Parts: sequence; structure tokens; C-alpha cells
Amino acid sequence: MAGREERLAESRRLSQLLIDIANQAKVDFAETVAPFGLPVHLARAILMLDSPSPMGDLADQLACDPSYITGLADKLEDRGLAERLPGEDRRVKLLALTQAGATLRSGLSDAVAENALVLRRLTETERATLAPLLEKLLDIDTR
Amino acid sequence: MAGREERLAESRRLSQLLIDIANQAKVDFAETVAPFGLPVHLARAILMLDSPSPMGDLADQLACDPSYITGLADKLEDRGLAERLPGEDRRVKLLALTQAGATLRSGLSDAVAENALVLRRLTETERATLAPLLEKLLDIDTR
DNA sequence: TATTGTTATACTCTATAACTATA
DNA sequence: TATAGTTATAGAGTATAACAATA
Repeated sequence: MAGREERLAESRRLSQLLIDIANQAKVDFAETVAPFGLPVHLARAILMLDSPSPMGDLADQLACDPSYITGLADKLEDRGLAERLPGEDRRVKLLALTQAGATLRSGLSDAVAENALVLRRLTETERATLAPLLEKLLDIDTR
Repeated sequence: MAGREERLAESRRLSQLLIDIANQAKVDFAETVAPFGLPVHLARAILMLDSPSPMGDLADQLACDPSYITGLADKLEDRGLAERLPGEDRRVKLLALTQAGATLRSGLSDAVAENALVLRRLTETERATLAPLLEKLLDIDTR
């Protein structure tokens, strides 16, 4: 068994790798999205709009304030990519992709997946090894 | 061999896991650092100051503009954690931790490593499996 | 009275451009 | 002329607080 200092050093190194990978993924995402003519935050929103969604739910998913969603929705509407639909509860507005938005989302989604580091750099076997480790890393924390 | 759609779906899922893990790591870092009374960006800078370092080098390491380092250095000096030392090239200033800064850095570094997801959630064997996969993910891109 | 979304505003982080001093 | 760090300022991104409509 490795000593305390060795374990801590390895912990630091792995953490740094994870951070670097996430940063690289962010850069890749921006580069992948750029040809679609969308700012990153609009692209993220579009990818979440699999189906019409209450604006408040989007705020939860994007981990941002609801007031920020108002701005995103305005920009998506300006571009003709989404529209606000009335919800059953009349306080709620559903944000839904237009046909143009759905088409764009489809192309965007494939491009992002194809350019992902995990697909470009790892073999199928390696990905199968990686997946359970990442899932374990992300288990809900019960400290 | 899996079909195209399956591969893309797996790519999306793994990418999302990596993003979620990085976000969790960011939250953990902030929580770990909070008791030390430091904003996150100052903590990151202190952790990089293993030895006295030209301010420009810090800008490279933190991937930010040199003008931003000026502000960080000011705040570290205000707190008595670092000081500017003259370099051999008299245009260069070396940022160096004070005794107080070095002591704080030591505690900070251990706390961050101990609280890291990779240490809390994975066994030694799992970490050994994960490391080479992460390294491969991060190889310099030569597209 | 509580909740959804909107509006107007303010704040945080970081970069840009012009500057000083050295090289 | 080029480089290291500084200064003042500006911009992007996001949150806060007060508000209107609805529950």
C-alpha cells in the first residue's frame, strides 16, 4: 500500500487531469459549435431542449437564475429557433424548439458527440473501462 | 462493433459525466478552500506558488492575461501571503510566498488532495486504472 | 400567500489598450 | 524595437430585487 504522501500526490495529479480534460472539453465544444453560428450558452440551451420545457426547469438544468433564462429565450426567439408556448398552469411558459431549431439541434448534437475527446482518443474497450469509473466518481455524495 | 448511433449516444453520456465530475470537483474545491478564508482564485494561485515565480509565468499557468496577475498579487500581498521580489532581469518581478503563505499553502494542498473525489470514491486499484485513460484523453491534439 | 416569469440594475471576473521601466 | 508588469477601463456573463400575473 502506498504511503500517505504518495496517495495525496496521486490525488492531486488525477484531479488536475480531470480539470484539464474538462477545460479541453469546453474548448472543443466551443470550436464544434462555432460553425453553427451560435454562442456557447445558446448552444447548450438548444441541446437541452429535447422536448418543450418550462423555463424554470431549464434554469435548474443549467444551474442558473430564472432571470437569465428570460434572456436566453429572447435570443432564441429572435433567431427563430424557439418559441414560448403557454403551459397548462398559466403562469408557466414552455420553451419549445421551432422546426428550424430542431434541425439545428440535431446537427449540433451529432457534431458535439463526434468531436468529443472520449470518442476521438479512446477505443471502444477503453470507453467501456472508463464509464463505470466515472459513474462511481459521480455517485451522490453522502458525507 | 456498436453502430454509429450507439457510439454517439455513449460519447454524449461519457462527455456529460466528465463535465459533471469537473463541476463537482469545482464545488468540492470551493468548499475545501472556504475554511481557509480565501476566494477560489487566490487559492489556486497560492497552490501554484511552489517556488518564487515570474508573474508572467503565473499568467501562463493560470491561462489568463498578465494584467489579471497584478490584481492577484496585490491581494496576496495585502493578506501578507506573498511578496514581489526583484528578478535578475530587472523588468521581471518574482512572486514568492511569505512564511505565512507557505504554511497556508501546505495545509491547503493537503486538504484539497484529501477531499478530492478521486481519493474519496475510488480504490487504489481503480485510480491506477483511471490514470492512463485520463492521460490518453489529454494527449496533445494533433488534428 | 406562494410561484412563474420579467424587468431593470448591479456585480464579478477577466480582457484590452495605453503606459512605464527596463532590455 | 521588444518585453514585463501596471493602470484604467470596458465587456461578458450572471445574479439580485422588485414586480405582474396566476395559483
